[in-house]
This record gives sequence, C-alpha cells and structure tokens, in this order.
Amino acid sequence: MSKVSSREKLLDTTFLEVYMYGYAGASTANILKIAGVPKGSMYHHFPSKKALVIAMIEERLIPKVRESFYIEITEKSRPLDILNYLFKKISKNEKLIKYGCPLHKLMFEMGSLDSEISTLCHTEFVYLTQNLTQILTLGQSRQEIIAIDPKSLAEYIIVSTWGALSRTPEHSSKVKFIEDTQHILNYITK
Amino acid sequence: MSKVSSREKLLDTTFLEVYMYGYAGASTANILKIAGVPKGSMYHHFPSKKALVIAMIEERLIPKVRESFYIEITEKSRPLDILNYLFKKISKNEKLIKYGCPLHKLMFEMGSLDSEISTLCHTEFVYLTQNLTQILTLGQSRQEIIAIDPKSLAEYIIVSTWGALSRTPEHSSKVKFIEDTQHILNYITK
DNA sequence: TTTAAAATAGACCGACCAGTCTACTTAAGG
DNA sequence: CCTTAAGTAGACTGGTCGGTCTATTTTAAA
Repeated sequence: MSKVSSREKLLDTTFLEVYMYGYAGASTANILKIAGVPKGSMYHHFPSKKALVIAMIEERLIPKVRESFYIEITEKSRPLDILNYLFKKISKNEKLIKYGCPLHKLMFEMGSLDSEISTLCHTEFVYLTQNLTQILTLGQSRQEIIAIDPKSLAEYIIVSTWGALSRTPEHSSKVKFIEDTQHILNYITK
Repeated sequence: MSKVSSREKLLDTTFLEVYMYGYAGASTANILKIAGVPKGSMYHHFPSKKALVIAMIEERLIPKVRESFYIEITEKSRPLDILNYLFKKISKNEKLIKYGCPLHKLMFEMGSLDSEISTLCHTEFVYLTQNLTQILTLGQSRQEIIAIDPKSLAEYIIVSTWGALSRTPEHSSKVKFIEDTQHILNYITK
C-alpha cells in the first residue's frame, strides 16, 4: 500500500485545481477536500495559498513542462526531426491540447495579479528558450534551419506554440495543433 | 455635463476589471465601487455577474478587439502593408503589449470555466479569422503571399500573435512584439 | 397632475474565502 | 519508557463573494 504524504497530495491536487480554475479560481477548501487533507496539515506545510502554489510550480508544473517542451541535446541530434517529434508528442497529450500549456496559462493570468509568481513562470520560459536556442543553433550550423537570430526564433516558436495551444477546448484538436505547428516548421526549415 | 448611464459605466468598469483580474478574480463589489453604481442598479440591468460579463463582451470587448485586429478590405488593399501596419498599431498600444489581448485572455481562462462565454469569444476568433482569410487570399492572388491554405494560415497568424502578446508585463515590450511578428511576416511573404 | 414603470439605493442573506487556533496523534531519538 | 517535534484534525474568525429584497426616487407617458 502506497503512503503518499499530505504534502505530495496537496501539490498534485493544487496543480490540477490551478490548471483548471486558475489561481484566483482555485479554492483551498476544494483542494483540501479532493486531496483528503485537513486544513491544519496544509498550513503546517505551507504558510499560505500563494506559498502552496509556488511550491507546486517548482515541484510539479516545471518538471511537467520540461517533460513536454524540453529537448535533450546530443551530438547527433537532428534539430528538425526533434522539433517535429516534440510537436507530435504534445499533440498526443489531450489535456494539453484542450486546456493549453499550464505554465503559459498561469503565467498569463498572474501577469496582472502577482509579479512574483509571473516572474517565476517567466524564468522557466527563459530556460526553455535557452534550450531551444541551442537546438536551433546546431541546426543552423548544419544548414538545416534558416539563418535568423536563434534566440529570437526560439522565443517566437515557444510563444506561437503556446498560442496554438490556447484555443477553446471545444474548438481545439490534435489536427489543428499539428496544422499550426507545421507553419512553424515550414518557416524555420532552410 | 456628461451623463453616462449606470449601464454604460458598469460595462466600461467590468471590461477593465475582467481584463486585469480575470473573470474569477473580478468582484462585483469592486466593479460597483469603481463605477459608482449601487448594487440594486446593477441587478436591475443585469440578472447576474455572468450576464454582465456577456454584455461587456458584446458591447465593449468585441468592438475594441475589432479596432485592433480587424482589417478593412478594399480593392486596392496591399495585404502585406496592411498586416505590417496592423502589427505596428498593436505595438503602440502599451496595455495590449503589457497585458495581452483581452479577448484571448478571457477566452483562455473561460475554456475550463464556462463553455458559453468561451464559445462566445471563439465566435469572434472565427470572425477575425474569416476577415484575415480574405486578406490573405487577395494577397495570394497577387503573388505577394505564400500559397498555403489561407484559412489555416489566418488561424495560425492570429494564435501566434496572441501568443506573442501573452508574455509577462515585466518582460514584454514593443520591440519584442515587433520581433515576434516579423517572423510571421517573413513566413507569409512570397 | 396623476400614475406606472424604470432606475436607484443599500441593508441584508447564506455561502464561501484564506487563514488562525488549540487539541490531539504519531514518529523518532535518547 | 519518556520527551520532543512533526504532523493531523477541524472548529472557528473576519471578511468577501454573488445575489435578494424592500423602499425610495426619477422619469415619462397619459
């Protein structure tokens, strides 16, 4: 029998709650109910709702985002193939297609609510950008990717992908996402 | 002395509140305080918070979005010039750069909260797409724009632009937006 | 001028919010 | 076994939420 600690349960539940209802819309009472954890435990582990969400970002959101968007770079990496594979992988994640990238969603909401949290999210955006910039640079050295400032290109690819993932659940689909990201691939292919 | 009706004041204030705090984060009490309108008046004009927001979308948000994203098409329109002009105009709107497109922001938030409102927002996305599709088709007939399914291209341009506008306020800028959208223009130029 | 509808005004409601507090239980080290 | 801290438990607080209700004022038509 697995014994998941209250802290872990809280982080898991908070991730889902914030993903679906946003930071403002997420209620601690509901999180506690779903996690099956009493209030005292939550405030023992985290001083506030905000602190809980920050821990969730660091220990759940960021790792999950890296699973989806981070590209491991090796010497024989084929940048375009990798990017293509990445988009395919994302397109298979139904929740991602339906409700968007949780990092983007939270970052966007917090932009006008709390600069600490929004900056924390932005830091991960910077990290992903740096990783993608490396990939693009490698592709450029092999004449596979257009010769444009790779950092600017990397940022554009990420924000465009986020945009493609932010359609309404009813009107988003795997097919549309692949269609959108195909434009990105067309553009960056030399 | 201008006499703005309570209803109009409520719509104006609601637009700002929802733009800054989101639907879940917007409070009727705060809207009433800022608008200087008593609660009874609000519930006389609108049966609920949701109805107020829907009226705001129809009478404020959509007109504003069309100001920024709608392109009047004429016979001698130069599609690329128009798009370029459009991006320049958007880049000059500091609030848009800082806090993103209010339609996109609300649509994204409501995706997992209320399908009626999110569908209403999506309808406007479809409208903007149709308009842009016309422009692109015109450009294609003049060999100025790449020959790719114009509807798919139009959708991609809009979601990418929305993505470019959804950076954090602290890290978004006119320059970055122009940089992002320049990639779009590069891509679609034949 | 009378009358009825439209609009204003704000006290009030139960539900829910994040957060506090005290009591209790469990786990670990000496 | 005893002690101490870590963790659990949930009642409770002040404040805010969206929404209701009744009373009053304003407007405009008859």
